[in-house]
Amino acid sequence: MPPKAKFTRAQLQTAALALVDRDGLGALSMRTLAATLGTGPMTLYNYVRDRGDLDALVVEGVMAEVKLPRDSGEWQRDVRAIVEATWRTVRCHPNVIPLVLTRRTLHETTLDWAEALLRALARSGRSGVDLLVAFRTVSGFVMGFAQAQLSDPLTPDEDQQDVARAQALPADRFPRLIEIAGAAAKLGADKEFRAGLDIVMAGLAR
Amino acid sequence: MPPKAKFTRAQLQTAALALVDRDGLGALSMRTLAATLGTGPMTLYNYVRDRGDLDALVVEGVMAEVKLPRDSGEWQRDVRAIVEATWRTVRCHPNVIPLVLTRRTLHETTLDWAEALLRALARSGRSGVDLLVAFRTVSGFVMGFAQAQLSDPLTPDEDQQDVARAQALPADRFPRLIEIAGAAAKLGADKEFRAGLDIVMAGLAR
DNA sequence: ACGTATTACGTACAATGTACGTTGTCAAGG
DNA sequence: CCTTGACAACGTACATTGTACGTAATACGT
Repeated sequence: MPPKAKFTRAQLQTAALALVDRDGLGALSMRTLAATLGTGPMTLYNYVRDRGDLDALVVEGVMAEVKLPRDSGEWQRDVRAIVEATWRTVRCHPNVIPLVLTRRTLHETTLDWAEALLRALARSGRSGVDLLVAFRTVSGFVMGFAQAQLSDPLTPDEDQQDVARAQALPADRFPRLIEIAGAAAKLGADKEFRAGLDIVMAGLAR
Repeated sequence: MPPKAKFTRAQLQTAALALVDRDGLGALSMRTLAATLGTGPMTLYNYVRDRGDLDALVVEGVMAEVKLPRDSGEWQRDVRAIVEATWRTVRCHPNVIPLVLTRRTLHETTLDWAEALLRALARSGRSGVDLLVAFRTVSGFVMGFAQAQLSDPLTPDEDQQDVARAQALPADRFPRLIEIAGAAAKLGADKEFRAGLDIVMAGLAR
């Protein structure tokens, strides 16, 4: 019965993700996305329930890019691999991080990700509430750290402007902040994240 | 010269925060806030640069409610106290969490908070990049965990609807997720958060 | 008393999400 | 083959958003 669908949900997904990657979250609207696809805004509603569903689509698109590793037997290696893989793809789409943090999605890609992390954590002997706590700690760490790192006004690795602004604030009140401001530029973002992960992993291993 | 200011930034702040607490983030707009204050939208621009500044004002209002503890000499006790105090106030304003995660602010309340956490962490012997990593790990954990806990579709402590939805998903593909779904209801949110903090603290203490 | 800077507020416009209606297109039943 | 009905594409229209701009009122320094 259908007169042939002109697009696909997957097409909307990649187009929306590309648009957000290039122009930021604020540039994603029904009209702009429809324009990039060469159609009107209302056409999109055949593939998406509402605007919120479009956001979920973008989140799902990012989560789908996470390459979940094979089970290696060593749970610590697996957890590290999952977390680092997540961080790598999230780092490729920094504009989407607020969405990933905020939008709750029950799509299978997100569920697969959660289940994989849970499976690895369960192999440390945890179950029930302990497993829940470990899961939330790790997943909260990934997104929280990534967001903190990529939106921290005091430590934007590329922007020297804000570093100068950090140096400008009263040194008697915020000595540690000033000390920190320079440290981020020295260490790379990758090493920085891995060092944070070391802390969490040490806590999990105890 | 001024014809008597009708309002204050602080008044906008408390009104906006109350509005967000009651009706959610989406209910905060220039017009709705102006309406609660009994005036027009444009009046607000005398106290706020633009809409983004209003968001920052709300974030700042929440951060100001965090009661930072006195230095006790034991850095672990201080870090715990700061983190738990943060979580307590954030828990009172769950709708603001996405904003706190997203909006970067350089206001003194946020800077005071950061400096206090840095001071406590520095007393563990860390400095430079180690201090930076520890800071981001802890601060990322707080917000990431809180957001994960309060917006997780699988474990909303009060809403039995979503728990049922979790039980409905295929048990052969997501066994751990189903196991977890029930665990959140058993443990309270407080205990859950504190258990997560235990993990991070153990990692910091190593 | 007067000028001037600053606030309060109304008007107006562009952009957004989307409810609704119309039109076109396919696939199956007579 | 023709009809019919379900679904997709798309246009129109409206409410709501942020805010640029202009006008009127106010309170102080001189």
